[in-house]
Amino acid sequence: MTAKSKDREPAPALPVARVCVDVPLPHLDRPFDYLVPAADDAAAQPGVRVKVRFAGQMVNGFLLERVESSAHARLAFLDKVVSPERVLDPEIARLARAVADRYAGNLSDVLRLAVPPRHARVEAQAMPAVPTPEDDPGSAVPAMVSGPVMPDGPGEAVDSAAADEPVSTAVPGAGAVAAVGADDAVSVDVPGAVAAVGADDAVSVDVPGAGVVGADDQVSVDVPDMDAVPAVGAEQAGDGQPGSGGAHPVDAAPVAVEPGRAAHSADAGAAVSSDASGSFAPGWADYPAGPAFLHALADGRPARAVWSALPGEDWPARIAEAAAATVRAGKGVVAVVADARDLERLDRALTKVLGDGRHVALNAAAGPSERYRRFLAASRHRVPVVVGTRAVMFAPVADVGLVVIWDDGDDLHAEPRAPYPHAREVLLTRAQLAGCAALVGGFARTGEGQLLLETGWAKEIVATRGTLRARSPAIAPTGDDPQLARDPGAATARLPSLAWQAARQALQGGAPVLVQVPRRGYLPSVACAECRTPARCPHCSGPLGLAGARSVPTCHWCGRAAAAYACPACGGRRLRASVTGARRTAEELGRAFPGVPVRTSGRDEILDTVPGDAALVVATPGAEPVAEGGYGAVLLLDTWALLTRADLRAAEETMRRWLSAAALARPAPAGGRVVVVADGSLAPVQALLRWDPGWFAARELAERRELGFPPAARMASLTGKAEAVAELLDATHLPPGAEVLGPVPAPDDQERMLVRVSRGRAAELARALHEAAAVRSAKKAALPVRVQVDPAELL
DNA sequence: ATAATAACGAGA
DNA sequence: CTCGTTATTATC
Repeated sequence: MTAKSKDREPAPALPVARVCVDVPLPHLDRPFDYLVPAADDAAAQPGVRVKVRFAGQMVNGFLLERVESSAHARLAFLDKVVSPERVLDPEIARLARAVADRYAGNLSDVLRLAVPPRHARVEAQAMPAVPTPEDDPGSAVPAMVSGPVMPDGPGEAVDSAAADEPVSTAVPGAGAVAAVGADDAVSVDVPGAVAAVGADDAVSVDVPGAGVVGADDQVSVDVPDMDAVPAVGAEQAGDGQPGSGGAHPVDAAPVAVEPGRAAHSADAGAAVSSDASGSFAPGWADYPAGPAFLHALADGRPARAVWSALPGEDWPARIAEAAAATVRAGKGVVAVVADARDLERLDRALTKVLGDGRHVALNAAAGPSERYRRFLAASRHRVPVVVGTRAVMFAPVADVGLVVIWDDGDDLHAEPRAPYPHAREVLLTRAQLAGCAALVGGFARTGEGQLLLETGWAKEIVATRGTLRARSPAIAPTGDDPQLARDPGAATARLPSLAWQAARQALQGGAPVLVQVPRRGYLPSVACAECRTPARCPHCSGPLGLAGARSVPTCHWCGRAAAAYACPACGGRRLRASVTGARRTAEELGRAFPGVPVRTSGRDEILDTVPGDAALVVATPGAEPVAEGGYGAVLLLDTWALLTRADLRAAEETMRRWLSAAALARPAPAGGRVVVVADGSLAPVQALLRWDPGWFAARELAERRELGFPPAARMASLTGKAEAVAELLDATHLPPGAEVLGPVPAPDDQERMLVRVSRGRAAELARALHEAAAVRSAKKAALPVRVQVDPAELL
């Protein structure tokens, strides 16, 4: 078996394999060449896992491509092909490289995120092990293929080989979106001839607007967040990046979301087809640009949209319809949601719209074998639609036609493992590279979403004011109202009277009431138990907080203890927590509304749905159950705890949580009300009252532009021991105009520095940081420094 | 981790 | 100048 190198013969054709080895060192972040033993010629296809001897030890790796020769003189043989399963799709290999570049990370790190660990038994069970000609990405046209599409279901699905036979003729590559189909040109007739990973130049030629996707051009690959595109009235187009300006898809690609009609000229009778798409997805007709978008998807055109969902919107159904339209065009879909609950809803909606076996849902909850099984179902092109939590952003599908992210403001979309990519950015990069459609949806809109609109990369899908009026609940603010203490019912439940009335009315009408309270321990501050005046520090007027149940109140700002606190308003000496956990709120509310069932949904126990009967539902943000028929009232409590957080995104996050909760209320005509306990003059409150996430996002983005914060600028954070961070910064060729901020103390005796550049310099910065990290890791003394581009936590 | 290679220094 | 030993550096 283990024949000596000398005894082995290299494969006759394309004897060199370029391999990405699984080592996390930045200076080794490039392909290494190995000889393919003749015996492994058939199995050693691009995308397979291999084992190689690297620096004296055996390491895993991915075979990226087969080539004729190597610049390197003496090559070692591949030790073995782990499995002929081609788990790394060429499209994903390109995407992973782009993501690594964007985030100053290693390809191997990204591949660890992109390809789940192998599970040999699953691989063997589910399929013939040897790749057949049908596996050629060029001829696998799964979406429209009739015949059995085998779900690798929970049971021991044994697939017949017949399931793989393509029934229809090869369509991909037709039309503008030829990025993936470009592989056809080098089809697998010649074993090993698939040069897809290196084939960038060939691809970029035919694809309108994809000229920007040149392989080694770092800057252009980073386009999806439009570093090279001028924001409206702001930064100028990519400094010194010839070719990226005019060739940008914004100019070239048909973004078919013109309100009320399909924008593409190829679209004869746009009005008619609009109606047609409206009829297969009537829900989208509530948005003027909706039918055109769906129509574009059904035509396989790369429309890109930022969608502000209407309150009460059945968003899983809308996404399912968009997916179905894309499948109708013979293309694949990748959709990412934040958590398991959202995934379950989307999963159900897709089953309803597409039927069984046309999609897989993937999340971390499934064990490794189930996860790999479903990954294989996608990878083997058994299903055209893959949905899941953030890991599926890298899921392979045949000829991807649409990527979707729902609620992109949710922090769960940020990957916590190096190089910390964000699902939205990954998916947009993917849409860019593949030339496919993209849908960024949510009740709220992020600064990033707004930027996509302002740069023209995507078009807006929003309802008219009229539709909004008909669908929105009645929303009113109420300050911390002085009447409070005099309202006997409210006082016990610390509800302002307006909130109390709204709840009572809804309950009397037999409708459920949602009460949103911040998570426990969020910012436990205290107030006077008598008059509710917030307890403030006698020295600096900062907010007092209670660390433990029976501890001394301590100032959040100056840290001084206030043992002998007396309320300046009423002289009271007793304090109480002014931010209470969901459970305690539930108990208090139960007392205020005797006889009404109270249910809680939070961290430990999350409810998916509640029946449409009178009940109080107390939930923490993100855990709000959907009520059958909608809530009669939604109360947003203790809002200052959200609004006063020091986080850069505090206001945006607050807005997102409010909109998500308020969206679960009935429309005003059906009696739905929302009461937000906050000052009506605050911008997020204003935006909520008018249900105008777009206005708020524009305002937020303008502010960040002014302050030089992301996404208006690009930031990177460097965390580690002071000397290590300094060393890294020293080795970095910072782009012109880069600002270095800090240091800020970080946990474990470390510190953190921030580097800021304009968006036009973002790619340059990432490259510089990666190179500097490579220099450091090459002379291995290096204490670790964590490099994060777009860090989730800023300030 | 380890193998190739550069650098170095002692002795002919 | 050569050989043997040790530091360095690249890792196919």
